[in-house]
Amino acid sequence: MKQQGKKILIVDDEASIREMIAVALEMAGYECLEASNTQDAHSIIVDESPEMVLLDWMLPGTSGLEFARRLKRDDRTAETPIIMLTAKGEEDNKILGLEAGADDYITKPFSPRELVARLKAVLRRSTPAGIEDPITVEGLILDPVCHRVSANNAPLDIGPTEYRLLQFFMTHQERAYSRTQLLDQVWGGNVYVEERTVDVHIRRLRKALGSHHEHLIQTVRGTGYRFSTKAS
Amino acid sequence: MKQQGKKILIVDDEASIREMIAVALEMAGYECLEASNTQDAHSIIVDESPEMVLLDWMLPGTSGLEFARRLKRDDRTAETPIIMLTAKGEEDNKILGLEAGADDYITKPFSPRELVARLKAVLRRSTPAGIEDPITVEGLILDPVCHRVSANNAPLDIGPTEYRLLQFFMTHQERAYSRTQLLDQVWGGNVYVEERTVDVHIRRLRKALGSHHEHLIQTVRGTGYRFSTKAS
DNA sequence: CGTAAGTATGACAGATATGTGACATCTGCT
DNA sequence: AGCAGATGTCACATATCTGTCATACTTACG
Repeated sequence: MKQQGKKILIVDDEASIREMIAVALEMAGYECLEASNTQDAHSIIVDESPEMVLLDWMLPGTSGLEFARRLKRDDRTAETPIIMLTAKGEEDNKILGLEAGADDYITKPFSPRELVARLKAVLRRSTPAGIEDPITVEGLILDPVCHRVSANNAPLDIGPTEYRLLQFFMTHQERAYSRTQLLDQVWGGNVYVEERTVDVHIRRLRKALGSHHEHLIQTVRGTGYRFSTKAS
Repeated sequence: MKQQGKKILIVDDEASIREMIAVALEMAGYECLEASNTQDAHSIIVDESPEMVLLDWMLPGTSGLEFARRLKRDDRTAETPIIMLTAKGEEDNKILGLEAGADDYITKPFSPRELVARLKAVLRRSTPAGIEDPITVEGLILDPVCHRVSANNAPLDIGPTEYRLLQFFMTHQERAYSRTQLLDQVWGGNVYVEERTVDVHIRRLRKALGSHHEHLIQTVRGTGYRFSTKAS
């Protein structure tokens, strides 16, 4: 059986651009869906469940930015990765795009190769195979489904970033990671943030874990941090 | 010990711009090299092997684009990452730049922070860390992945320099090294440090290893030290 | 033996790395 | 507009590491 290409939805109001992208993706083995406005896009996403949405920044009516936010708020569509397409000069908005829930952004004009490369990268990151089971370490439970953390049956008050950080650590125990690696893995590759920011979030995470579990987050001096059940 | 800054070559025909960039990078801990034309740039790249080239798009004589292509064709220089500096309005050429082999591009004017951030991102991508396996000797385990040393399953408290020293010894067993060689290998070639300093760190390492394993570090009188399982 | 060169060791002050609290900004919500 | 939660940065406090000395040992050798 021929491998079923993954479905990619292209949302752009210019038909020529949609077509160009569609051709590039189809050559790379993907199946393309197209929408010229957010209404169509929304119903396609709900009906067809594409693996990914390529979303133009500028759209008539609801802007791409706003649409992305909306998608992330809706449970039915929140899991679908989004790559924002921004035109030149709008680049400063990339941060907005990422914070709105986009998983990556790409600036027009772009080469087909670049598009496909990023698309693959995002798909790779966001294909959660079996990451659905809760992880437990010394009474500390992280439940990816409920998106909650609890210690000894008591829910923990933990922020989004701390949650992702903890999830990363709990799924990559024992190994030491540099601040840079953590930024790549937890914050996402294309976010430019000071390395020391990691320290602050480590601190917040430790605080949230409380004296009972903070020892799990170990400092590896001169290198970074590590999640380990063994004493350091 | 201050980390040795990575060398960055700045290629731009305007001295003022080079200077501005150099200041920004040096504040971020990089060492800067400068060239105003592609000829100088080429010899610097070959001679100094900088970790990265910041290449202006517009250059007298050979254009930055052409130069980038040339670098990628030469085995000696093909591995060096390139960030293209393009002026506003030249952005449409981004595709050409990327296809010519540039690893990223940045549009002037840009903030120092943005430059440093992208530079780090590119360096990160292009410096893949090798995977290493743990080394075990008589119950002494050094695990590069966890960045941890343990003796008989008990973690050892060991400082960064001692760690590097031990790692070097465990990957180069049975052979005697002079203090100078150790300084080169463990401290990194171009540091100005007393030879006696090696003695002190050897001492610290032995202490950390404890009576159980300190015999592995042997003194070779008149020469230096050796890591060996055999008695001396 | 005695001496000189080679090493080991403990102490230190300066240099680095990390921990922490505070703050300005931004977003989403009311 | 106003509030509450999150985030990224700073500046300052701590903690830990590093390179050098001065001094005590060891060893080789006349």
